[in-house]
Amino acid sequence: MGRAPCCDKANVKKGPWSPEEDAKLKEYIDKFGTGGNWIALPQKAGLRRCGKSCRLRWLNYLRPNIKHGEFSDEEDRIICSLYANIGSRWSIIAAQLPGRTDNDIKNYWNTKLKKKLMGFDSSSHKIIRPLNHHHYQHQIPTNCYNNYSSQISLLQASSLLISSNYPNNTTFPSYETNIPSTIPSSTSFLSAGASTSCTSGITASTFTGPTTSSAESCDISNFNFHSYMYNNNGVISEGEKLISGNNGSGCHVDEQENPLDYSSLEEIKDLISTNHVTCNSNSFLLDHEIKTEEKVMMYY
DNA sequence: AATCGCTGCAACCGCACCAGT
DNA sequence: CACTGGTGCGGTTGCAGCGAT
Repeated sequence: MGRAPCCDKANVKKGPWSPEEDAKLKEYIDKFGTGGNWIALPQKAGLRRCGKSCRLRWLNYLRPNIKHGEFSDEEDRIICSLYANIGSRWSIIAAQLPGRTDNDIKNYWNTKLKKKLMGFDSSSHKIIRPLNHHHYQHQIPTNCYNNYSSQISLLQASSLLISSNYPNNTTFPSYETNIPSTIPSSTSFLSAGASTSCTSGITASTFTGPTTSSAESCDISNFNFHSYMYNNNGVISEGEKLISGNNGSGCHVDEQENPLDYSSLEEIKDLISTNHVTCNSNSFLLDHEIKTEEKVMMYY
């Protein structure tokens, strides 16, 4: 027996909102607020809409101070850094970007930002059209696609983030220990993710779940590595660099000594895509969150 | 001008969580 | 403790618009 529907589907309008409906909803909420009950709201407001639909419309479109339009570089960096640290927890990410909604950020990530990160063909050294739009996703088993893309994105988001925050000669923390070495204290979000603390970095009032650091993500793939890019504008370029190491030690980045290693990136992609075929992404995330918690306990 | 394919965005769906009973 | 209803979230889909052919 399935769950009872939240509303009478037959008598509920679906699809795009008309200006009249928007006006009704806005007027009602302006006058009476949401009343803490979205299910009852549409009836009171005289709308033939599902409560969930009203809530979504309000939160994503009608709410005051909603910011539409282009994302700034700074917003890009915040999204990348948070994605690298906590994954696709859009509501948490949205909480860090005033005026942006989780849906907005999710769409932006899926349609634009991910392209910046994924649109890199390691074999040809050229930018290619990535498999990123929903219309293509049908061709790939969901599980496989999600694991592959999310992990690659995660790794490369880390790269983007690192490139934005660290000078070229920064020594990175070890993934084995997760203890940061020479991270400047001013690196806000990244240092939060690189830290072993589950409560640091992200504002406690907006983030209550455990974090998964970028280091953790790499560890997931049984592959210790750091990546670094020299282009500091948040754009993946031909100068992208991947530095890999397998001894868990800190890694010193040097432009002279670390030529672009495309094969390593390909290896990582392969490794990730094969490693997670049998691994549910949610369960592995949970597992690593637990491990993170454990590490925190050990560390303190 | 017509058609096709791609993109971006708004909205929907289903599930998990939580509080109340 | 189990059940139920409401809410929030992330993933997915539908579709209009646009550019290429």
